[in-house]
Amino acid sequence: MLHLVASEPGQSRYAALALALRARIVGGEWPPGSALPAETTLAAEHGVALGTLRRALELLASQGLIERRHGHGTFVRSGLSGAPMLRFFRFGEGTGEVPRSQILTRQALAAPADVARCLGLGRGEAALRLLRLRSLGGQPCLLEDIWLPLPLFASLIDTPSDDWGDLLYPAFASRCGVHVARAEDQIAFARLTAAQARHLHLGAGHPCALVTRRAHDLSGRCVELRRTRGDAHAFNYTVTII
Amino acid sequence: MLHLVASEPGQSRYAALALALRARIVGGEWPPGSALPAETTLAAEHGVALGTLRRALELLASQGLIERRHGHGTFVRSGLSGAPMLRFFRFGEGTGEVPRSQILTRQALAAPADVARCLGLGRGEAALRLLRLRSLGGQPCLLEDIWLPLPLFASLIDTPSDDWGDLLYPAFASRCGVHVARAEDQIAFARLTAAQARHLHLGAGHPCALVTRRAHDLSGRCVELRRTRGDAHAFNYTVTII
DNA sequence: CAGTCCAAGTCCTCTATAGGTCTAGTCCTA
DNA sequence: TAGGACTAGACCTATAGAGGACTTGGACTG
Repeated sequence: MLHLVASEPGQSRYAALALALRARIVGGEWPPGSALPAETTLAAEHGVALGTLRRALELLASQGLIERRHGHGTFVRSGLSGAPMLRFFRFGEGTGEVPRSQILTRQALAAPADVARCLGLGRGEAALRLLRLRSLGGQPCLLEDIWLPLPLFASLIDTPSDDWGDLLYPAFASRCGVHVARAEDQIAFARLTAAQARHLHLGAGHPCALVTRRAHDLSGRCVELRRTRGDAHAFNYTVTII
Repeated sequence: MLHLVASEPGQSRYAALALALRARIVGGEWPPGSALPAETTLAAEHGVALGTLRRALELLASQGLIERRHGHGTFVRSGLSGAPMLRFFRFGEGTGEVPRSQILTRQALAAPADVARCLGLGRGEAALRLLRLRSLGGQPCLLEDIWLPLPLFASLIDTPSDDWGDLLYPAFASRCGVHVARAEDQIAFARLTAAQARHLHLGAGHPCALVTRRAHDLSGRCVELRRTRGDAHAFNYTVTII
């Protein structure tokens, strides 16, 4: 099968090729976790030189869509495994331990306006809302308010939440076929409501860090809106500027 | 002048070449802001193929050491111009306006232990401490506590701080020959002391965001330790995870 | 004097090829 | 059975060259 790329004027051939490959990946030709054909094969398929193909693959790798392993192959990334919230917080020793997870509530609701806009839902369309408490060493530390678009995540409504495991994204992948490829975290400062504080064993009005996450799948669609709250005094984050 | 690179086993030639070029830049052969020789010239100088040289330059560009301009040349980056703290905060309209800057105090002191360790100073060596208030639209918004290693920044002790301008890093470059190439910001939440709160027109104990910055010059030496405090409720930051 | 055109110099794209390095699995041997 | 050598297949490095795209400044033209 020959996939010739038509590079528009003003666009380099490797950029057009990268778009074509992205389309093939998003289209499901190579599912997440699987290997792409070898470089020489792909180059022949698209009718370009090896160097041009490598440029395109480097571009996709830098965008996090694929992953290259020397001597092994080129693989479609199977999504963010953890994307751990703990990167923002230090609790106690700060071992790499994954916090325990407990689903407090689970409801199918009409999405509020801001949630619907973010998830690309129409007015009044349904969404799944989860309230999730995460604990480290038996101590509650993070409270998560999660919204998921509903036709897509319907299979989460019935299955017992006990066997979802402590990480949500792998469960999204295995149970709903949704692979989270990218996420944006927006960090702000807030105060806990009385109800929120109770879950975290803190006082009402206690200062908290509020991390608002928008997670996107391979095609760029927003598939999760999550608001995580944790004690502001435990918050800590490092960013490098170049 | 021929600059042959001796690539050690296990190291690619372009990586060794990048290190050699970095050394020539750090050594002052091409000062910040100036242009490197043309690709073909550099390739001949180091006795490598054009493609190999380009790989090395791409590496240095990705590290922020140099900047490439199509059809124009390759330039040594003249350092972070602003590295604006406002990226963390939104005050009022959030126009791209540069906040006014006022130096409150300026002292040459023996550096405390943690500051000395960060700046690479010995026990009891001197450092310059600045207390700086930044205002937007006449409203104080950020309070900065800055430590600078002292033999290096001696020229800042005498010159009137009025004509340093509103941005510090350009002043570092023009007055002390220090070019800030990279910085790490560490973000946390804290509370204002009474003295700090007074400068910001807030109450004692008010929640604040605390941004601790370590700035490094071209050679990687830490040349500034800065602790910036601002109203936590104005804090806002976005990070993308891939 | 203003505007256009041109030319030199630079980085960028694309091709083609040869060899090296790394991984994972197979097969053989002790 | 355990361990090591071998090998196929993948990605990585390095080279050489031709042509394109972009920027700048100078020459030319009206």
